[in-house]
Amino acid sequence: MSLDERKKNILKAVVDDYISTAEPVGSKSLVSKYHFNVSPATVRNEMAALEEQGYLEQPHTSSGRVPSDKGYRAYVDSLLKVDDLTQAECDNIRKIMKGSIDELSGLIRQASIALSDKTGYASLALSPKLSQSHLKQIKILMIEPGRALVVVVLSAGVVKDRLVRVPNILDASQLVQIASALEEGLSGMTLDDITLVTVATAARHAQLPDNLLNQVMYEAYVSIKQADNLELYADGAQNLLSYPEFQDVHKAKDYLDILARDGLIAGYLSEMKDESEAGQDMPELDEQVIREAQERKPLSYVVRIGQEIMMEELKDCSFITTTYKMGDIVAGRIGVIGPRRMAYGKVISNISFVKQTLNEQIRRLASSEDRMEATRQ
Amino acid sequence: MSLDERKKNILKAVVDDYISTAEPVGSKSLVSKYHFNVSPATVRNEMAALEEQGYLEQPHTSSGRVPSDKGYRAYVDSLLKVDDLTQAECDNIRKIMKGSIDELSGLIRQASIALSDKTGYASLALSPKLSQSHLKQIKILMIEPGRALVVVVLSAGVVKDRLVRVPNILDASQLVQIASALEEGLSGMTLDDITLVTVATAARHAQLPDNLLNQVMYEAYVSIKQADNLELYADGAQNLLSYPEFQDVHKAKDYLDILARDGLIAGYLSEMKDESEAGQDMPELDEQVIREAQERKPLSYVVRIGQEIMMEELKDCSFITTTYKMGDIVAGRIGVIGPRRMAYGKVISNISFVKQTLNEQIRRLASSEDRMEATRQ
DNA sequence: TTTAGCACTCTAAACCCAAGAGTGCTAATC
DNA sequence: GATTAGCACTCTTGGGTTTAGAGTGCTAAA
Repeated sequence: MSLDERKKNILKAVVDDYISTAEPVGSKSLVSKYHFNVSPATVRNEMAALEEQGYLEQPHTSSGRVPSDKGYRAYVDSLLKVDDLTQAECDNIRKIMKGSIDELSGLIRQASIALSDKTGYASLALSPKLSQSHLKQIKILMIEPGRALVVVVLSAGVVKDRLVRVPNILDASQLVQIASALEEGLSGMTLDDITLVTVATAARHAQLPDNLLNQVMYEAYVSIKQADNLELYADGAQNLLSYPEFQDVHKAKDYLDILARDGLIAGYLSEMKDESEAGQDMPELDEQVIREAQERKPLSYVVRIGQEIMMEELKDCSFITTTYKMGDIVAGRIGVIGPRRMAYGKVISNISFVKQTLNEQIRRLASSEDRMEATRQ
Repeated sequence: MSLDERKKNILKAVVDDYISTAEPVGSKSLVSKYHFNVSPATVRNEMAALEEQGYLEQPHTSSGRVPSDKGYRAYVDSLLKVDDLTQAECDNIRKIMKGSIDELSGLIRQASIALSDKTGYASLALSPKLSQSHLKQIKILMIEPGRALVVVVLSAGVVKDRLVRVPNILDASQLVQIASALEEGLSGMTLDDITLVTVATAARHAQLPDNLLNQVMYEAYVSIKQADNLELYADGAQNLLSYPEFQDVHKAKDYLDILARDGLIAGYLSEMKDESEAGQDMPELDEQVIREAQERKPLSYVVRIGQEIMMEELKDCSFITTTYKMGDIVAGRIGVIGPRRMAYGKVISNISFVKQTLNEQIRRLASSEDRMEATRQ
């Protein structure tokens, strides 16, 4: 089950052609467009063999061939040559992403916009997972009697806040007292490790009657936990309606409906294994293809093709994602979703550059933070 | 150019029928479905007259009739009977909107979701316009050297905040000093009245060297101004793809593209005149129709039909919006956008109830606030 | 192993046709 | 004078047929 050089060339040509035309590709047009030095009949035989091995499919008996999931997989893993972006393209992306320089969610938002803009497909971006960040500060600011603002500062330099109700009789200084007790007892812990019990224990040092403490303590707990809520940014979902695979409105609607379910997509993204998986899960690929894939520099992105996405409504789509970092830990994911016959090379080079730019910006955002951390250790 | 009783009945029947079937309606099917006591021929004559007067249109010479913008307009203004929601429907909406009780943007978000859910169309909701609210408090919280959180509290009980950079050498107490100077100088002013000059004047009382002050002062100014940023929430845009008028994918894409332009839509919504306009702008409507419209209880919603929306891409849509209040002032808008042949009655009753529920929730949210205001005056 | 040749398949577009729903008009009727 | 039955006419829609064209698989020769 191995692919010789000619089969590879043919497979690549078929995928390239189908990506650009969306029409099943036949042997004759293939030789004329890509000037192979063989006759259509030979190509025909090779294509029949590729179909036999599962790389190509025939929509109906007497039509040209179309790549299968497996065909795209081989294309992406070993046939595709990813070019770097031109200087102009890089500058353009940097320009789009230059906007809100002071806020993390703004950066992520812009990364998503840049991706959908530059690729012409749909983009997704997930806010960072903060469950492993540790709490650095917690402040409670009196807004008016009965209402307060809980501000949670995390190690990654992220600040979250939330408006809460507190007992009317508490005054500002009591709130400050509670906040310092909580900060004292909780700072340094990761969000995951903070529980209602640890919060309660910390709060007890505030030396206030339980009945006053309880409500504030609970609200603080919720505020802390809520700091880890995942947010999903999506842009350009409607872009895919331009492509022939979505000419059927019902299909388009199913697809849009799925993408509108933020929670579902956020969950899917957040549960993806990280990039090391690329190249695995494909026992049927021949050894040479795998070896070649491994010889390249390690992939920094994950590609899911068609059925690999495991969602019926997206079976005609492909999905390319990568991660971004905060400090040294993988924080969140950005990605592009497009038709299965998407321009993989273009998307990969764009997503790689956006990832890189986003990482830089996050580093800069947290730079004062980093300096502090460095001096402390 | 007046409509007698029979013409009205026929017009209403045509609109009702077209709304439910999306098929041009003919004289014969009309008499059989709505048992008029006249023959199809008579109805035919009346329909010809209605077409003559511009209430109906014929897609092609030998087909049934379809309502024109003017036809829908007359239907909405004087023929439509809006029923209240059933108890169950009310309960259901309340349930959807019960979620985030502590935060304004959450309430608005949920109102939008409730609307698209209940109507099956697309919904829009605009965050409140706060330019007439006055500033009550401004706090600056030190996060770490060089970074601070500016918290702005407005009269309406709204709290906004923003992370900013400040000179590294400023310590927490200096920031507090600046904040109190600003609060002293600015509280009670409306957002609209606050300018860079007023902020600078206020800041000068902080008794700190100008070079330190300037950056903080500027960031505070931006934070205050930014509190008035309009946010748009939209849900269910893809719902419209279910309807036959959007079977053409290109049309669907144009429509989705427009809705994806948040800024455009937010601008459009925020510039709408308030509800008093309903019933105007229709010089061609006969006097009786107008008189009847005026006899009803004043409309609390605005309907824009087809071309009235003034956006080419939405010419096959209609738009129903209403406002919600914070305290006594009109604050923002919520609305539903659907096909021109939308179920106007159903949408109006739903939007009215959502408006009412939202107003109640906002009142409750600000209740502690209100109490304070009341005692002060 | 490659390829020319050929019969075969299948789609998509073009075309025609008939059915059906609806219209407008006229003349008869209430 | 308003209503309606009757009728000829229009236009869309759906089904069926036909044809051109692109592509295939197979065989036999190079």
